[in-house]
Amino acid sequence: MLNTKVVTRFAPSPTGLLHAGNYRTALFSYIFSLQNKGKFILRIEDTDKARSKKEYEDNIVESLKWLGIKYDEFYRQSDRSDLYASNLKKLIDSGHAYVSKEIPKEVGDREEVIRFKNPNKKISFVDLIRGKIEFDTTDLGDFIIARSMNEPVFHLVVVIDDFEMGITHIIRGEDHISNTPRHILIQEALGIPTPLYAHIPLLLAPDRSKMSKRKGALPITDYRDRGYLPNALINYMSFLGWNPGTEQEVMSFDEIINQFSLEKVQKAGAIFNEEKLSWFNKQYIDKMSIDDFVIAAKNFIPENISPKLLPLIKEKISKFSEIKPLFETELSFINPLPVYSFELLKWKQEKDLVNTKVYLGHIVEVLEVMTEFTKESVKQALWPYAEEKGKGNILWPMRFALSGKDKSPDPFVIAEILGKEETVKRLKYAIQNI
RNA sequence: GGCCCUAUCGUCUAAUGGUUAGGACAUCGCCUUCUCAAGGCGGUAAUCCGGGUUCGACUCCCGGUAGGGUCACCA
Repeated sequence: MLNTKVVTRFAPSPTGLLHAGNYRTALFSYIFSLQNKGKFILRIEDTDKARSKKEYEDNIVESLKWLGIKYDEFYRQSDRSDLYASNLKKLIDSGHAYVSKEIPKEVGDREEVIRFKNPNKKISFVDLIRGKIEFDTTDLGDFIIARSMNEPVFHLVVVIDDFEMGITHIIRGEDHISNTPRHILIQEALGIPTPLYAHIPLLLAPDRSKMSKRKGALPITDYRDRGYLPNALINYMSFLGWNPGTEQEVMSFDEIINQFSLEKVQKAGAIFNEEKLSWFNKQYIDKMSIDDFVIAAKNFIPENISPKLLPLIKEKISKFSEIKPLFETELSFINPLPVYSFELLKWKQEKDLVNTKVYLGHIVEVLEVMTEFTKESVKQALWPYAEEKGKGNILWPMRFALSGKDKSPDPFVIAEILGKEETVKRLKYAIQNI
């Protein structure tokens, strides 16, 4: 057994859009398999025919792809009915399960189901994260393992598949702890080995309850659509419930794989904090080249904008969804000049606009005779004057006249992007109205 | 309610018997700065409670308390 290759799996049911909690679990399994040069399997648990939908399965595949989580094998439980039926028959034949007459309680309930004959014994297993956990299965009763011979339910199929697929480490959410004794009971009845279990803590909603759509949890593809980088999300999710014990937090995926260990996984649940995710995302944006930034953000950057705006955008935002609002605020100078109060052209240390008008006049004189019009050349041409008169006295009114806003990039950058003609025009407009 | 799991700043966490209980996000202040952001520096802020064990407990044990999970013909 010591040389057995590690095999882990992610086994979601396609009954809804999965959130960060689900993918964090998948991520830990994936990291563990990579670290051990093992195999990672995606298994779609669609035994609930009524609730499973292809679109949800598609979303799972799409989400994993976006996150960069690659699986070596793919299975769908609805393709494996024969396997379950034969095992179910085996359990009935050996007396470990039986057909039970029922009184239907809800619409869709059968009059006959297959129940597992509970031996009512104590079960214990060693959880890789929590240590020894004990249960008395008497509390469980004879639980249902199939609605009919062709309709097995979760407890049965999960055990059969994990065995058939050679899963060595079942890394799943804490909400499955109390299912584990049932699974071990079935394994014993089938005469198959018990894999290793690691129950990782849940991701929590801000009120510390289980994450759910109702509690505002977002499908993972929403993070893509809101302009987060998959690497940043992976980095952040890795650090929810785990950390390497050093003070480094921004880590490449390779570093994470290298340093990950189940022993260092937290036992308590963690709240998903989007502010910190946002910070991680900014770290990753800062590290990107402009070219990579443009590629990654191409769906968020308006078409036909000046390439000169790109560095300004990149340094301002922490996620791509912040790009669009930028054009209403800091970058609004690229639009036609808004109506603004000319009183605002006055730097806070000035009494009135008398000096301001003189300053702006001088700026125009200097700029009008320039031939090369770049942010460097404009700055070079005006800087001595700004230092002589006071930088605020010169730069504030110039910047305000060019942008019509109290917040914007510096006036030299704006001048270059606007071009000489428009720059001079806006400055003259201010002068005329003082 | 039964069973199970858990408990360090608001949040994510470090410290596996000896630290002024460390870091990050957030927050507050200062610096830098024409503005905003970024950046730099600094501050506020935590061991759930009560008993043990020990020379010494965040750390080990017991008991409370609190929170969570689970008790489906869902997974």
